[in-house]
Amino acid sequence: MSLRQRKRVATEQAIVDAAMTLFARDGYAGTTVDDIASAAGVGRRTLFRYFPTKEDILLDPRRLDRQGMLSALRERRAGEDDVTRVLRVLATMRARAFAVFRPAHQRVLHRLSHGELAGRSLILMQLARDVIVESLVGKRASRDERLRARVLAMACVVAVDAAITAWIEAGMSDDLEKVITQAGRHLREGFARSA
Amino acid sequence: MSLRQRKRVATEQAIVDAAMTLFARDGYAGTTVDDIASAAGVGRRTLFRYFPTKEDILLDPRRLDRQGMLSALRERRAGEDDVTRVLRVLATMRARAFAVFRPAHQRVLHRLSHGELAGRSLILMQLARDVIVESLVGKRASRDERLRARVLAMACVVAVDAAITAWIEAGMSDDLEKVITQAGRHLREGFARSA
DNA sequence: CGGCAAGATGACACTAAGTGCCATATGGCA
DNA sequence: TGCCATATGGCACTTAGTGTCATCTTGCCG
Repeated sequence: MSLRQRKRVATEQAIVDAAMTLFARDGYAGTTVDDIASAAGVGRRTLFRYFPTKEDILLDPRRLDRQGMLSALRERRAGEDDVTRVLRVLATMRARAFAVFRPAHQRVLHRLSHGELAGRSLILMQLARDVIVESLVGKRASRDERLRARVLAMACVVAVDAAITAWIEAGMSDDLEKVITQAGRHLREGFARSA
Repeated sequence: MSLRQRKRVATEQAIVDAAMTLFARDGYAGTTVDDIASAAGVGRRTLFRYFPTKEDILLDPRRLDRQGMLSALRERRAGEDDVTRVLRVLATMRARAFAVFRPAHQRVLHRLSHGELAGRSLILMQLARDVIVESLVGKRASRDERLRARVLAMACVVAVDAAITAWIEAGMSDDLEKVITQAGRHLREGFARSA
């Protein structure tokens, strides 16, 4: 890795850390981009070259690893149906996205993701949905196949999100994987009634 | 209705119409709030008293009729299970929300809702979800009941949205109700596998 | 009818996010 | 070393959104 690249990574991390620290102390709206820039030791203009918007510092769509997700979706495990596989991939994806932040900032991340940045975080879910749809039906598919894939994919995405929310509200002490499995079970049992 | 109230309604409608006309011609980002205000014949400051943000002109959370939704959710029909009932209520709710706009603007509304205003429109879906959750489990419920209700409610909401998207992409010529029913079927059959 | 109080309006100034432009600085490489 | 590509930061600009205040309109009551 060249010096330039290392510097880029360091600067990016400095911005993220500075932002999260300030968000934790003063809230999202209470922190200006100028505050973040000077705390991170860069110019305001430079910050906007790293992150096109203030929201992106927390929730950057570029952090969604499309290729990684697709290949994870490709590996099928024994006795694992579509829904379980999708839930598993989503779980690891969310865990990885979480890991970008220091543990001290993860609560802040979640609080803001479901507060002032809810819109942005829902857009990220849509991106995840699109990757799943692509993996399920490919690019060429009938309208009805597309509809089916979209519905199922998005249902899984929101189920995982609901599970994570429930897990955090319960103090992050339970086993997250269990909660996600439980959400999947609700999906199946709730819709199984009159299939 | 007093003169004041009538004026308020007329002004609000003038703003919405002016905005949609401009959005249709110049796009959302290409239209400034000042443009809208002068096209509607009001001051910029007044516009912001009617709509707290530019986004609200298109997608106003106040247009979600919580009480109406709750009472519609309360009326159970013969042979109708939970999922069908929720889908039915969502369908009429979305139709009503659509009807706020002149037919000429409805395509614009949908295009923007799934483009630049996707975040906002997803937040409105969350609001609908919350109403459904409240109707399903009431205010007091165990964590797991809440999780179940959230998962099912949001799955229905996104299913309806996917159905509407599919319907519009197909040229709005099909029967929307049929497409929504079809999305519901996908939900049931997709998750029925290994319940 | 006259006049007052509440509410609506618009002007002005201000903050903050985001962008274009340009001069300068710095790393990569011959 | 010296050159080129890229990174940086400063500056000015646009636009969304807010606080404040003077002015105007509506509703109402004597």
